[in-house]
Amino acid sequence: MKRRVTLKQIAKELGVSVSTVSKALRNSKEIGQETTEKIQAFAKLYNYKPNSIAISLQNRKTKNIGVIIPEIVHHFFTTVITGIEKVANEAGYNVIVCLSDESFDKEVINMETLANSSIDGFIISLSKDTQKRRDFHHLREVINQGMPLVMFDRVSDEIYCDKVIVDDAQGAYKAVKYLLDIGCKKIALISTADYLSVGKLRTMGYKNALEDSGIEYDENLVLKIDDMDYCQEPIADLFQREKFDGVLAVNEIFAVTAMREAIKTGYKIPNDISFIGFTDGLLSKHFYPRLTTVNQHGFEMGNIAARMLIDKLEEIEEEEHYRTEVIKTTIVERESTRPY
Amino acid sequence: MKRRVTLKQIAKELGVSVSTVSKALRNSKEIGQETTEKIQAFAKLYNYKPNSIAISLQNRKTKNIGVIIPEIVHHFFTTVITGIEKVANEAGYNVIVCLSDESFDKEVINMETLANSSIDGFIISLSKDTQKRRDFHHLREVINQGMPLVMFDRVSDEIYCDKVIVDDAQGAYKAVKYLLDIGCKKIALISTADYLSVGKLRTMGYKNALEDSGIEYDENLVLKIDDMDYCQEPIADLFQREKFDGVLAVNEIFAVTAMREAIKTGYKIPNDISFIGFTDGLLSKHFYPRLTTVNQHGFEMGNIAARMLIDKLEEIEEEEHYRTEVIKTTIVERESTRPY
DNA sequence: TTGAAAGCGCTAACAC
DNA sequence: GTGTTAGCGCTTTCAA
Repeated sequence: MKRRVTLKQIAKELGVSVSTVSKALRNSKEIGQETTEKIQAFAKLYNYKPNSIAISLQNRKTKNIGVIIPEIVHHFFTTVITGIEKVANEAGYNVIVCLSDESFDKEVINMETLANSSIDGFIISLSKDTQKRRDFHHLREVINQGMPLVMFDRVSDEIYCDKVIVDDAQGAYKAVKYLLDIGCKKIALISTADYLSVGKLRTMGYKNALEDSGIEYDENLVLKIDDMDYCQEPIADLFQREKFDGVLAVNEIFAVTAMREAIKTGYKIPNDISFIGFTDGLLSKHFYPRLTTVNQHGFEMGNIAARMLIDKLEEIEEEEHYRTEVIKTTIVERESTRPY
Repeated sequence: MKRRVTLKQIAKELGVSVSTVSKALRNSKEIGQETTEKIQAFAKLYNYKPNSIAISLQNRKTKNIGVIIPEIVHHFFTTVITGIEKVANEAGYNVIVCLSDESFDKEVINMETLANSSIDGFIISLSKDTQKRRDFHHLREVINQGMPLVMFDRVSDEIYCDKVIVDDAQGAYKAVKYLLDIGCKKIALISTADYLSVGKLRTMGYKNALEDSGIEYDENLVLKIDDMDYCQEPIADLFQREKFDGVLAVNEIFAVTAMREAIKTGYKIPNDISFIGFTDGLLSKHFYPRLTTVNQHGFEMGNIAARMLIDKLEEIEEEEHYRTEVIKTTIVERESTRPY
């Protein structure tokens, strides 16, 4: 086992000073050609690699980006991370991922740890817990310290920073319109609790679309589910209780669970009933029938979020100027709405 | 925007020396109580947080763990990451995730960047490309430099280090036995290319189980698919070509694609034909019918991998002693093999 | 053309 | 008890 060589060691071996080595390795024209060559050859031989910690300390930049998300076992978030990684790596940044596990406390702890000079900036999507409490002091704090922060998807109006979101309301609106267009008359909505920004916005889109089409909003057709792991029962119950011929679900799990109930109930999809879900993940692509979805373009979101952050870090974008980028959702048509 | 305070600033403000502040903040009994209190109060007021970069430089530890995986949009890998995060965070480590994107070159680049003092140790699962080329010089290099490395799932015999794997062969063996037990007579295998350690091992398990049960291995019932995104055609073809009443698939996508073909062909699942897949992800849990799977316990794998690495880092485990932990797969029975 | 010295923020051995 | 000094690995004046 050979330890990494340092500038100092090279300098000693070669009988020159540390600063000479440092300069030579970076091709400074201050240093004579002969010396430069000698030093570079030696460095190569011993496989010299600059210590990035020392460099970070020196110029107070880490070239690390901190990403805090609620969970990673979730197709949408992983596509966003993939998008962040791509842009970040291309710009020479590493990505440190922390999971808040939907908990406010963990979110705060993660932010604090990372903020202590582990990273240059944050990309974050709020935990459910944080959205419920509406306590954003930890975000304010890092912003105050001059650390750039970009929020995506689960954002808050109360914080001024760059944001990337999808047009959740519009997306839901388009989905409902689409269902109406293909002939649905009664459309159910399976959503999450309202304190989640996305749940609320999508519900709004649903309502607006109905209204604009002169259809009365019927509370009985709307389900608000809090716990993802416990959705089958309320959904089955909905099918017992009501008759409808279209379903909009705010995620693919709800959508697929509903399709299962529909099939069990004896409906033919999409002939008797059509389905659209948010989150264009594996389930949507592979379920039978495949699910028509509102694609949130997670990869692009990640790209943009990373781009925004890096622009701030490298001062391409001025500090006090905040943008909110809204990504257009698109509908991916599949078997759950289109005869196949 | 207020910059973070440093020890130096506190020292200056309070008219004491830096080392006094440093000691006082860490409750050294060398420092008088009065001074200590004064300093701590001041630090608290100005929200002093030690600069972790400086500390890293000082003790040549970063408290970061580097994780390199082929992709993140993959249920198995995300569960492993979740497992790693948990153990790592509890031990005060951050996790830096890098994606190799199944490419050898990216894997090498990622390793090199991280190895330049960004992290204390690696957890890695090899890219397909690396397994195909059998070029492991980058792994050897970091090990040589004294950086601990733990491999999981996609490992190589040629490298000496700690490893966490599942009993892939055994898992496949058990799955086939299970299918035979519930009455299957002809079992097809849908696998990946053989250069992937897991594909090979699972195929081996399949063969052994048949052999031990006195059933002849029939090449025509075995599919080797290289490209995940292009599996429907060969699978459909298999259903055209052959008759069988059981299927073992090495991942849930293949399994689910096969179920779709079976249903289209008019089979009833599980009455006419039964299915088992590896990877116990969302698809398995939510498909209709739900898929019986060989669970690889990704979360536990992550836990163990992180534990192993940290034990090495904190010298709880001696340097030159390498373990290979084999995790037992378990079969999760669901609707695809059991009448419901 | 080269090198000495200071400094990034912190810790620790050793003086006072 | 408190301070001085050196040093982690590197960059960057500034002097020689």
